[in-house]
Amino acid sequence: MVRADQRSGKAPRPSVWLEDRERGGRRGGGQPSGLDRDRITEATVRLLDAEGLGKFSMRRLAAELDVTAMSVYWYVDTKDDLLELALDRAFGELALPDPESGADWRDELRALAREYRALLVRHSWLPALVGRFLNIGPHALRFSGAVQRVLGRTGLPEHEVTGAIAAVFQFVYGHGTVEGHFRDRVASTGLTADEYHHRAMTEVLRDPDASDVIGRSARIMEARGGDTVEEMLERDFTFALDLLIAGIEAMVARGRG
Amino acid sequence: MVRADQRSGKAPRPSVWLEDRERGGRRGGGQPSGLDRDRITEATVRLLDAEGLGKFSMRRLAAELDVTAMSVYWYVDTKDDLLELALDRAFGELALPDPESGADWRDELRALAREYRALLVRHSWLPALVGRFLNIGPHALRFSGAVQRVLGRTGLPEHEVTGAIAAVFQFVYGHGTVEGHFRDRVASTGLTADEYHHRAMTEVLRDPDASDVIGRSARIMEARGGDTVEEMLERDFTFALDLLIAGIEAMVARGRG
DNA sequence: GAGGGCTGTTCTACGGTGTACAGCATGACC
DNA sequence: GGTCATGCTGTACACCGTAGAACAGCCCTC
Repeated sequence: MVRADQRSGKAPRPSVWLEDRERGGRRGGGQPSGLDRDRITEATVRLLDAEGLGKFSMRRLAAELDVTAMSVYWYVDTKDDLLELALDRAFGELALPDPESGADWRDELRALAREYRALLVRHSWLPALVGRFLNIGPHALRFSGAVQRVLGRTGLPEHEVTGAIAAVFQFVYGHGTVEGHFRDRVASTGLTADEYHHRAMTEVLRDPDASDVIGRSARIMEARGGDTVEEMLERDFTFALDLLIAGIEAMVARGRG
Repeated sequence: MVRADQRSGKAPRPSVWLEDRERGGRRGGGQPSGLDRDRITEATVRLLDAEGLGKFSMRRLAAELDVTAMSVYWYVDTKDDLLELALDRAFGELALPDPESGADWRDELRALAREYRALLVRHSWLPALVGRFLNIGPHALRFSGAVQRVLGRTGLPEHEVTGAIAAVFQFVYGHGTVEGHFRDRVASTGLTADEYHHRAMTEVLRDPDASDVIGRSARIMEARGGDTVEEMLERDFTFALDLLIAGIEAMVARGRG
């Protein structure tokens, strides 16, 4: 494995993904610890899930692996690189549709969107990393490929497919981001989602400028007839997905018309 | 102003927005420095724009204000509170439509979406904060109000409006996030956007798993006939917005049908 | 005009962070 | 058996957010 300190000068640091991944078998080493990239990345994801991005540190990770802080740096150049690995590992959890299935693109799109949303909510540190890194690891690329294949079957001309992808998955990203964030907050207070939501509402209400916004929200909540917050999130997501699919269909029809 | 240390015990820390904002005039002080929340927040935004969220620190900010690090803490309880203030200040830059205008909702929606996108790209530290905080400052609420009013004129039943808002503005958020991130990266390398894009592509290409994804992308790029990256971003955004509007119209029609 | 109290500032210090660098044990090779 | 790369440890540096105490200056009351 090519180490950072062995690389020439200040040349642009290659992406984590381009490093020599061959290990060539163990040929030395002091106190063996059974470390490797996979174990490290796995522990990273586990810690991120348990304690969040804010509390994650190299020292904390090293403790988890029963190792000195600097040991990890043998396998990973920087903390950011490690986070990039963790990011891609999470994308590896996504269930992708069979490329040959030939099912209706609507169903597969819905499934992919739900998978992605669930992933973002499950790993609520993920949105921050998606925003921070380029996200071009192998699993992320496989995901992109699957998305492209599904959207490619809509009937949209190819040059419009990327726009449609953006519309759908940037929406899912945004939704998953705030939903995950909301759930974290809820969990950290020990309240139920509804209690928390109620409190946040009444807090905001004290701002006189906010009254119309909240009045509207309150009306909407009422019109929904006592939905829980969970149900509200779910319905909004479903509705938005339907809206997006309807939008794609409309654009396809427009192209034909 | 009620200070943190004057508050009772460990009671849940109230949001920044609920603090007493009255100053009651200057009634003492050692070496006066002319500090106040507004000057602090302004400097924060300026520093964030110039050096990014990662390099922003209380010490750096204090230096900018010609003051000790701890001075700032008289006006702000924590760094997070300060970031929340900066976040809302940025939302204050958004130009909102006249509530009485009665223009076509499509035009106003497009305008709002473009405003928001530009804001996210202009302040590329913003997406991270949007994801991190609840974003219920006065400016953010005014923005929400404007969005609600515009979407309220689509003809969608009220309980569907929130879903539509989510679809549109979570998309804009996602798009703005990656676009801002992309532009930052480009700026930090000193390359043009196209050069950078080309490099990233060829780098990814070295991953054999990626070939189909990239092949597809390359085909799409070619089909667009030599667009610059800038044009591509612009077209995708415009197309997605049209798609979303078409989707809303379709859902309205579906409701009537 | 003297004194007390509040306000805004500074100084110091603590426990954390990412990571550079040097050293050292170990096993594989010639 | 010597050499050498490998994998790990220990130490150290510069920086971070912020708690706490000290203190300077102004206002208010007497």
